Amino acid sequence: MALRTSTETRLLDAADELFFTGGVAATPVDAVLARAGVSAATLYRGFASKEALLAAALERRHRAWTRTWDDAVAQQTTPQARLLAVFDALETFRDGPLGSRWCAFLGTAAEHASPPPELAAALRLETDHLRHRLVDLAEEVAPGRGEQLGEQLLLVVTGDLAMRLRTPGRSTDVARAVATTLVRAA
Amino acid sequence: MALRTSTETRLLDAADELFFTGGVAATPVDAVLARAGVSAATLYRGFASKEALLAAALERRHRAWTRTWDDAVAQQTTPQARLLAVFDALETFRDGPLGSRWCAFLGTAAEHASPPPELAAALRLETDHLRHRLVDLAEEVAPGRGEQLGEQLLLVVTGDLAMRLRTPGRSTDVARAVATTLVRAA
DNA sequence: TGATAACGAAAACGTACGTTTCACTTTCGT
DNA sequence: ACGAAAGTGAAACGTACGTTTTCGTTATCA
Repeated sequence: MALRTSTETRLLDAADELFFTGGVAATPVDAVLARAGVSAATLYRGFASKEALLAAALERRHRAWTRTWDDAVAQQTTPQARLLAVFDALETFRDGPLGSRWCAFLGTAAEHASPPPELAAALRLETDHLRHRLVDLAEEVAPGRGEQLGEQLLLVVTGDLAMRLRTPGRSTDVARAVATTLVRAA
Repeated sequence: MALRTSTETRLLDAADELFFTGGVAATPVDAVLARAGVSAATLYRGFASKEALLAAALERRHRAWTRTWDDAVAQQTTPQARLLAVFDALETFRDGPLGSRWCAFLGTAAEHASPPPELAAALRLETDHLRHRLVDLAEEVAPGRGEQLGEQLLLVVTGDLAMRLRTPGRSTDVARAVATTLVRAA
């Protein structure tokens, strides 16, 4: 009744890559199966549906992103550098094994006008996590203005992600410059 | 071989509303037909395919947005106000008859990993138009730095649009504040 | 090694969707 | 008023997709 860790990993790898570069609706389950080298029977023994597989891929992504971000923050010493480390993490994550076309969570939100509760929860979790951590880091930079500065940086980060739809392959330089100006002004 | 203007309008209205709030792939052609009060035979006499209907809806949207933006700019007198008028236009457009969930062009880009040429052209046109106009307006504010400031504002505008996926129903206040800081720093 | 659980291959099912066709009716210009 | 153009309604087609089922095969571990 359970999946072997290797097959589960292969399934999540395939789902992640295909869903978040080609779009969920545009990716047939068969494509995921072919890429994972797994039979349909096995997939549906481990996951209730395509949507459940998507939710699992999102959760794994959330954990991986959190780790990447934590590491990037930990490498910095000053409050400013720790705040701006989001952009380091953004690039590291983009070039890593889970680097997708833009943002898996925004992409999922874009595909579902009113997402099923399982997905809605994952999306809310990701946004809240992003916002909460940015506000905390911003509070260290500009005490009393953390809320405001953090919300601004959330917009910048989101903007950088969405800009990948306009000009693929871009760097985070513009976002970094904007963030630096905002930090300096606060 | 041609469509009456009233039926074409009804089709484009329905397509616009349903495609850009529910997603293109998630919206069956039948839903568009039902909303428009038009038969399938009529739709396919006027448009080659669902995708062609989407392209037509995007083109009409581009024209409407351009008009809205032009009007908002024309209402301002100082270079700074004319540059920041994008956000007035963003709100006006959002509350207007073509106000969608976030951005029709980004949404279409998100749904197609490698869009058919007809769509790719529309998306490139929209981005280029946005960038080019922002750079021009920014050049009036900060001569010699228009390219840089315009690109930054493009990120802010895109971020504001994408943030609608995270927290629906938000205002442009944060984006406006970020933009103001950027203008002041330039 | 042998029992148990996981997996593969392939077929089948039901359904939803984009698109076409056909026979008939309405609208519009002259 | 009349003929052409445009629209309707419903049915049908082909296909693609998510999911289930069956059965024979392989891996895992006590």
